[in-house]
Amino acid sequence: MIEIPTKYDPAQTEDKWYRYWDENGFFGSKPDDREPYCIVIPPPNVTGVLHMGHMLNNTIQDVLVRRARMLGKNALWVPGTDHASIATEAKVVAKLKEQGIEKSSLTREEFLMHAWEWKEKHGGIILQQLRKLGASCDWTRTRFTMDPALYESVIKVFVDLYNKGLIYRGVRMINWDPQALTALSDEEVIYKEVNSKLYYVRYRIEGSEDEWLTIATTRPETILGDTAVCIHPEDERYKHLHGRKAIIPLIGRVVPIITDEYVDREFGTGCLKVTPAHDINDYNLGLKYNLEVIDIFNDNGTLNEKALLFVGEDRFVVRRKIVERLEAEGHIVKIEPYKNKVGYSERTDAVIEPKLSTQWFLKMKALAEPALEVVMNDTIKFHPSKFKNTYRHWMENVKDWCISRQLWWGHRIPAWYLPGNEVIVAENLEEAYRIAKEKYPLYNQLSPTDLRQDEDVLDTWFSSWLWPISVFDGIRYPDNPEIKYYYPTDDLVTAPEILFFWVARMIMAGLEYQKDIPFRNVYLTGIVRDKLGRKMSKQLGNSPDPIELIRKYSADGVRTGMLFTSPAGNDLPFDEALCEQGRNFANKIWNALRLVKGFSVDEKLQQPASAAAAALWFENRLNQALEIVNDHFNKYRISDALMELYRLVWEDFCSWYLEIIKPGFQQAVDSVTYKQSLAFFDKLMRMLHPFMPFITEEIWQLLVPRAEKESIMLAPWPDVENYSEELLRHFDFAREVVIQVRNFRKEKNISPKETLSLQVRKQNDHPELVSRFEPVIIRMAHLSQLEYIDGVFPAGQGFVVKSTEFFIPYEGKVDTAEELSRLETDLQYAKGFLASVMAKLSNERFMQSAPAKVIENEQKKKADAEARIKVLEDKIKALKGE
RNA sequence: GGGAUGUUAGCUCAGCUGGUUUAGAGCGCUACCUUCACACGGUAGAGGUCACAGGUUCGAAUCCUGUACAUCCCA
Repeated sequence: MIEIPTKYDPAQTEDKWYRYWDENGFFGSKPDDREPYCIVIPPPNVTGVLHMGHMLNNTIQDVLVRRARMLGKNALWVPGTDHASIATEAKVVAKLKEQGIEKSSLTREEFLMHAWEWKEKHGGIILQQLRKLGASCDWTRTRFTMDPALYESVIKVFVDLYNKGLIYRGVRMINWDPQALTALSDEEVIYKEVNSKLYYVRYRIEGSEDEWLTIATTRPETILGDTAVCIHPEDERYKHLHGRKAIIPLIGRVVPIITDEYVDREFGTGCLKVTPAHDINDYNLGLKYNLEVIDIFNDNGTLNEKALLFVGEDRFVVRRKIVERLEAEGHIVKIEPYKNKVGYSERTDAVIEPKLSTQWFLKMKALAEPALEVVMNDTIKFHPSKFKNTYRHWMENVKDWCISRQLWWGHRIPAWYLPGNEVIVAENLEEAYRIAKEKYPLYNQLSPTDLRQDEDVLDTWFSSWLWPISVFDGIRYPDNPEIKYYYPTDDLVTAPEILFFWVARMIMAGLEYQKDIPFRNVYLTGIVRDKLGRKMSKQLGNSPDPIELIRKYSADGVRTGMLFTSPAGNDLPFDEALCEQGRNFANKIWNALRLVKGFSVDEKLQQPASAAAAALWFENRLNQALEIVNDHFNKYRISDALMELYRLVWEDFCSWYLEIIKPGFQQAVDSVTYKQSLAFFDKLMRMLHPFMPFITEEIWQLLVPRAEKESIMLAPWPDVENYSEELLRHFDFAREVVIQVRNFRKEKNISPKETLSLQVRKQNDHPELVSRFEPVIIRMAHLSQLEYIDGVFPAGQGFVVKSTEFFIPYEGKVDTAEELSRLETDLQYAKGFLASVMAKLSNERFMQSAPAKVIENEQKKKADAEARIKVLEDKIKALKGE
């Protein structure tokens, strides 16, 4: 017997074991003969701090990787961060501004120096925080998307795709973020419904004094860029306008009135103002009708000289001012409140401006086809599979990917321009220069300094789509031993929000560059929400600080709390009460340990029959639970696996097994029971370890003396041994009997200390149901004796389990009415049940078409019900004195 | 507007290819209990016509159709 502290101290314990694991290199993995198991972390922003989404996501990854390790696989979890070009650049710009430095005053090189300095100082905090959570990452392999090897990989891939003709440069309508001053991909734009206004503005028809047409718009400031008005060709209201021209208010520009079926006659007035430079649909009309394109905005969202009016003023200021001016000049017909969807930048929350611009694009169609195929045929499995539909929908409608960003922080596009603006794409300047000389012999005087590199960088996703390959340097060295061993990785755990941003593109890159899928399973977590169902976000301030939570409830507590109610793909309505539940669970386990390790063992004692029976039962129950848990894991039902273990430990082990075997006050336990209990404890801790790594290690180390460098982390996951369902059913029967006796005590207000005598009516049925766990019943119901009686029981003070009648001889008031009412209720239920069974059995078509097994089962149900009904009826008769 | 998914106890969810007792779990709730591992606890209990309406079937929470509502994705 050793002294176990009365209180478990998670903070100290968790730090202690994390250091122990880390220092002993238990997280590390190198290729060997074993089967590999690999997860690459979805790289968080290098600027990021741990939030609840990360907690959920990384807890799941750790559970999976720890179990794989215990299953004997060579398990590797690769950590790292991405450079998050927009977010990081924004942070660095803000930081410099605080110091009074404008980005525009710096050269690219100077700015990047500041950025790297910032990254080294503040970057990667999140990786430190993950250690607090218990993450068993191989930290020696920490990668960053801008590490030299990964940087070079991105450049190589760009050049390769360009040479394959998949990357091109083109003028397109792109999503412009006027605050970050960069283009965004479609996926980085968030559409929100906003309350805005629909302005009805009238334009005079050219060549008339008082003939007008009225358009409706939510963006009156773009009137200054209008180059046409469009009506539906079959709209009777406007047939007279065909072939005429309209005059733009305020600036007097004369524009054609065109007709196109694109116009929705129901919307507004049926007249559409056309601004090809500032709306994607208008742009398409512009292409079709060869309209002039007038771009009236500067990059920062102010108006330029092409607008003619309000030059230099912000678009939203102009919106207000132009309405005033239009009003004053009699052009406003009416203004209606209107709800519409407006695009916002995911990063800066600025209103997106559709803008024509020259950008780099990646053709997606050819890459998407095989990537769709491997998901649809389950080569890559999605958990839950409902996301296959969403995936297919996107992949079948995929659009080219805008991969350039007008930023400095990131992978600079490896394209060089010659004096005549010819483009050369190459891995470096020397190579570009060589190609230039070869391809354009006209430039015979060309020197390397004449080549001007593209100023832009690549979208961050253009580096993270290579992540499962580039962390093993598989782009540069496609056959290196590491990539051959670990690739394809096994499980990817991420959020559905980035299914297209990232998951789809990794699959494309994997198939293109490794000719193989990047992972076999994709586990999609839900979104962590607050109690009101809102997404947790910094802006709302509704997200608890994960580190604070860990301090309060322990890492084990928070981990289990996150998993208690988070089936794959379901949002998690987070509540601190969940972490509290996790903490309570840890407390329960700790106290169970204190009980067992607190036993004094007497070698001379025989094992009591009740303890032997309990051990036999628990052994069976544990194996059943283990089988269920394994099944849940195989189906990626992590939450269910945890819940099964939670009940196994709390209900079966603590409330039943330990209560049965625990010796009386100040008595010793026999050595067989003691050893069995330690063995059960050991198995339970191993099964729980992936979920609660810290407390399970602490307990495992306390159970028996361990050698140095031993750890539960490296202990094997238990094997399922045979168990008997029949035996488990027999125990359930005994448990029911005990519960009935306890219930009786409660009703009669009998102290648990007072022993009772219990009689079983022998001829009812199955006396072996009682006899098998008889010692358990005697002990747990606190009986003085258990007798098997022939004949009819006296009225009252009994209960019926299945169809076995029990009687408790007890001096005291018998509440006949109460007893009767309960029996009547039971009888009614049993009769109703029998009726439903009989409905089937008396149905000829059922008897003909149902499988034999089903009929057999129904007959058994009938027999059971009839037996029970008979017993209940007899009892009722006796009670009524009939 | 198009598409996807869902609607089961107060809350969060299981219930896989229709038949394992006329539906299960955890939390919460109610009553009693400071008993010797644990009040971060124990014991017992209450609580659901499986959104609604049709249909298929011997049999539907489970399959089909429609309706309502909710969420998400796309435009």
